[in-house]
Amino acid sequence: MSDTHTGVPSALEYELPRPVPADELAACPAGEVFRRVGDKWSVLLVVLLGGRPHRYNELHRAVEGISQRMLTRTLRGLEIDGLVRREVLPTVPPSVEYSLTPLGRSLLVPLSALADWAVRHEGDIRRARSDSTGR
Amino acid sequence: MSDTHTGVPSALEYELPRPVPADELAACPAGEVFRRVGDKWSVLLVVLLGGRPHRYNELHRAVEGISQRMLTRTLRGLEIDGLVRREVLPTVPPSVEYSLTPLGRSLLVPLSALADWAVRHEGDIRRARSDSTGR
DNA sequence: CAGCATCCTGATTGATACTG
DNA sequence: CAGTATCAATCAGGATGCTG
Repeated sequence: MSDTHTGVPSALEYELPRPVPADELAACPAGEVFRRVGDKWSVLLVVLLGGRPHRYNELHRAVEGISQRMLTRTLRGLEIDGLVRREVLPTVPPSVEYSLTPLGRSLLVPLSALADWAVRHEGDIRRARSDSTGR
Repeated sequence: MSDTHTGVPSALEYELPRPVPADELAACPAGEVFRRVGDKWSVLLVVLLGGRPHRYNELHRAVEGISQRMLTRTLRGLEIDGLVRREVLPTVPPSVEYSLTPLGRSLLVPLSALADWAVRHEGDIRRARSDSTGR
């Protein structure tokens, strides 16, 4: 890790963990992720599974508001992306347990930071909104 | 409340900055934010404006791929949420400069963390995807 | 230059019904 | 219990054309 990065002047009032690869972001890599983060269900499920593994209907009940279709779809997507692991338990009534993969757990970190920001600045946003409401 | 799950905080794997308020998240506060983050344009514009203030067509050129409609819409949304500031400069050909508000700049931090994660784990996701390609 | 209005398309989502 | 299948509605988003 070289210390001296690009000659970016310290014109930033807030410090950025990284210069933020705007190009990269525009390209695609982060785009995919932000897509996932975009839909409420994915984030919610990751967070939920971050606490504990859940079974299908357990998730259905926990979220309550999501349709089976979306629950399945979202879980599939997360599974495909390697964020969630799906394990079928050999019980008489079939049970399926969903859990976070290490990759999924690692996502939980920046996700938490964002969620934290959201909670912390919820008031600011609402105020800003009502300030220009009804126009 | 401390870490209530698996007893031993296995910091060996991944540590969570916060237990992540699943309830809060499900409620709405964060939901709004994740909505914003969801659409690629918002994030991209925030990142772009995070580097420097830009004028309308400047953004249009920078992003290049966004339609005027979406550019305007997204900027409006960000402005309403108090993340972006719109300043009309009294020039002969009207110029409008968009910049990040302090709130917007603060969002840049967790956003960068997420973008960083995305870039870092891009390969993992791609691998996971091609591994279970639904061909 | 900056921005709005209109039309149109495809992806996303929800409700419902059915199955192993 | 854990899904899949289908239909209809919604909506993000793009293209185009027109103002101040």
